[in-house]
Amino acid sequence: MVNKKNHLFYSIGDLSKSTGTKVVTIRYYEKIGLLPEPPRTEGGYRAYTKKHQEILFFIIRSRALGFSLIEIQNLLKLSENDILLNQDVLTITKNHLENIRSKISSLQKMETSLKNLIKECPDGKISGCGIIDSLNNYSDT
Amino acid sequence: MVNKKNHLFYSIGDLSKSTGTKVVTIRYYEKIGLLPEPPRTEGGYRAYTKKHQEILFFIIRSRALGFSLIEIQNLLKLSENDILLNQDVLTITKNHLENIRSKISSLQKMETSLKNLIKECPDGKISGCGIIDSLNNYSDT
DNA sequence: ATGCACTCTATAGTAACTATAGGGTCAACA
DNA sequence: TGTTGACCCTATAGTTACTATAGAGTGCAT
Ligand SMILES: [Zn+2]
Ligand SMILES: [Zn+2]
Ligand SMILES: [Zn+2]
Ligand SMILES: [Zn+2]
Repeated sequence: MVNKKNHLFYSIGDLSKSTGTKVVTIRYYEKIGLLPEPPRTEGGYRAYTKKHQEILFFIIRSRALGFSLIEIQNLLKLSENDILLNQDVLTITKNHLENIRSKISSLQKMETSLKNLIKECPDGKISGCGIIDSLNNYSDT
Repeated sequence: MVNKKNHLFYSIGDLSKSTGTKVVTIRYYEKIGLLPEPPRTEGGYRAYTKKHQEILFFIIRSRALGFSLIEIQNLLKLSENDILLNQDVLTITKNHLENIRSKISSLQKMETSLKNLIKECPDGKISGCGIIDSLNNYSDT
């Protein structure tokens, strides 16, 4: 994609392919203000630059670490005024790590309970199901 | 709460208090067909029975194990025709356990990455932040 | 000139709730 | 008997991070 000034641009489809992000998702990121609005071609098509691609990669890497879109927005802002705000990046990251850890711990409790539940429902059992009994809190297993 | 036939009923507020479920959530469960519609008083108030309370407890226990509302709906159906469908309860539970396990494993990967990232951003660091650098994929740390 | 891939906007749906507005009900108390 | 206050009602919109769809326009190649 090339515009009238002979500069190189990416169409939304190009950006989608080069980053592995769906076209609709890219538009969604723009809509919520995460990805800056690109210039448009005469026909109204989005014309992205290398900078947009970099921001999108930043978003993708952050998502892979489980950051929410709001957290990512803050990280992006902080990454622009890089001095003085360093500490806030650390705070966001530490808080986020704590969230992840508490999710892990609650999922691990579920895992343990489910494992025990499954033991009480061996294959081929015909009458009263131990799983259902447990969910009903009938303690006659 | 007592109705005209002198039977004991629970108001939605009673049910809420006795189960720890918010009033709006109880109405929501009814709306999506998870909790059966209760009879109403003359004034149009919901009048719940012991049976409703039991179903709500079933839902609460299932939620604590991470089951989705759709899974719970299936478990509730299966718990009614208890014969022959036992196997399906087991399948639902096993599949659910696998989901939980894959969530745990992806969260653990995030945890590890975040821990490493935090190491590269010691408190008080002034210039370029290691976390932001990593998200930008600048491998000059 | 016509086809085809691509793009555009706007709207609604997903999961499991929560929040709000604008109103009715009911028991008790003066 | 009137009124207060706690409770209840419905309907609608908001939350998160997308995905899906409809209906229409763009741009390149044959
Ligand atoms: Zn977070
Ligand atoms: Zn069983
Ligand atoms: Zn599940
Ligand atoms: Zn840092």
